[in-house]
Amino acid sequence: MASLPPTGSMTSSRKAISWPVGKCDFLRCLTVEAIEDFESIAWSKSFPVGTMLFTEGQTPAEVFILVQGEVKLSVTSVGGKRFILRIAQPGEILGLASVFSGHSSEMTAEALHHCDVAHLRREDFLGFLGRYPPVHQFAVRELSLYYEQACVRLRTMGVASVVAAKLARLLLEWSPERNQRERNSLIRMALTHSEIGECIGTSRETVTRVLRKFQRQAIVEMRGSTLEIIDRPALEECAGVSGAVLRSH
Amino acid sequence: MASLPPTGSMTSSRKAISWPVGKCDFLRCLTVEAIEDFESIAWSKSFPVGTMLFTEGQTPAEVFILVQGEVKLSVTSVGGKRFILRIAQPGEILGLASVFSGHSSEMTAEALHHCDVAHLRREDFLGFLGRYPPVHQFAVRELSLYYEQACVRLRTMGVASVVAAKLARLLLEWSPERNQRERNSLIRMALTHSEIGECIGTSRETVTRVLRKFQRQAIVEMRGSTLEIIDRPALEECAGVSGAVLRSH
DNA sequence: CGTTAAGTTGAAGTGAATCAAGTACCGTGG
DNA sequence: CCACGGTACTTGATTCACTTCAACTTAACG
Repeated sequence: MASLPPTGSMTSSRKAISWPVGKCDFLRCLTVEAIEDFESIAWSKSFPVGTMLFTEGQTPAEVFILVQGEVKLSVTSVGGKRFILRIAQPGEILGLASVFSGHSSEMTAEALHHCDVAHLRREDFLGFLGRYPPVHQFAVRELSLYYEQACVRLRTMGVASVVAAKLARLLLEWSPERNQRERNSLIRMALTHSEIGECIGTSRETVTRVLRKFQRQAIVEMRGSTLEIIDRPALEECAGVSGAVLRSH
Repeated sequence: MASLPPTGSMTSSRKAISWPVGKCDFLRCLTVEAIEDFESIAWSKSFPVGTMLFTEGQTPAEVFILVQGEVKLSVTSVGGKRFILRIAQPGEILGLASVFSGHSSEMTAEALHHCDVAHLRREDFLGFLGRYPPVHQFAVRELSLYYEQACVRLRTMGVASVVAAKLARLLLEWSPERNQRERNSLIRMALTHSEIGECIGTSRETVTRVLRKFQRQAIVEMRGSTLEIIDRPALEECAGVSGAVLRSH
């Protein structure tokens, strides 16, 4: 794994950007030739925890490719109330919709951990996509996945009337794909209760109460910052709108 | 304006598909050459009110381009509860995300009025897009707009705690772009109160109550199936947003 | 080791769902 | 022409889930 440029955090460097390709699907889909081309137009950058990569309102003519770390994508209303749209994972392209639509992204991106990103200007990225059709195809596919995920979130927010159902859906969404068939699955909770509340539009206290209830019902178990799903069928029952489980205290 | 094929509703015809291009942005962006190509791979179809173009669960290997009429895109949960994602307008490409992602669309499309559509197989559409880069660009741009709209809807569902705010945002979203600067603007309500409720995840009765409240406060006026926004600033006040976000698209 | 942020729990108030009982408005057929 | 049935809309009463406020415990961190 190549090290990051020695310029330190919050600084840019044009040359020598050999990122750790590991978990980044975007970099993985590039040919050697494409990588070289990409490195000539992209900057490497590191952000410490809590940094805003971009905020809503500003018109970012840039694209960020998340190489390492997680980024919280959220929107804010005038009342200061925040809503978390998605937690971007390594490999995701931040500002992708803006690249294609030409609009400003109208969301805020905040580093959840220390993050390594590649960033480049919108026109450069579009030109790059034009030169490598497979990469363009990858980007379009990514966009369609973001859209589909947004629809799933919308379904959760719209169909689930009670908070327990929304939270259950969120946990199921977060539980790793590969563990779906197993009875238990671990979730690393990078978010605070307050932030979980902002994912499903509820208050900090209610998140606590519902999580406690799930724990008392032996549906989940919480140890430190990890949450284990003990009884997946019961959680799926909660996620549905049957209400039978929800009514029992 | 060319007439529709004489085969009648609910039937397909391969030849002579000269659609009314009028309100359909997709057809408008095609060159004469592209139109000819398109007509060789697409079918014309008409659907009466209430027809399901496709339902969730089934894997549609097809794409629909909405030429005329409106289509209700919704998802359903196990409890029979429905949530309306979007009302597709003429020019929209139904199943676009599935085309690019390869997944099944997981939503239901129902004709709100009598609809004219062009439909074609996924592979044929992808091939067509490959032959006409400007059209491909148009399609990708459309997808990014759908994504941005989904994010706006998510924001509405997430940050607005009270129903009045959600409904206010929905009405502002529906009010025509060209009337934004005018004080009043008319909205043709194609949906029942029950369906409006399904757009914002609330009950039929509550929609009635909130609309009545808006009317009593002289914010809106309802005459038959049209709704007029009398006091836009007040409605934006209810929405709890400057309105700048809703204007974007 | 003290300060701050995060989590927990109880009590009170409220907005909306639900249930119930209407009214208004169609298109249909007698 | 009006009775008819169906659907949409309206309104009130009750119940309940969640928010809010407040006090408190626990964990994190320099």
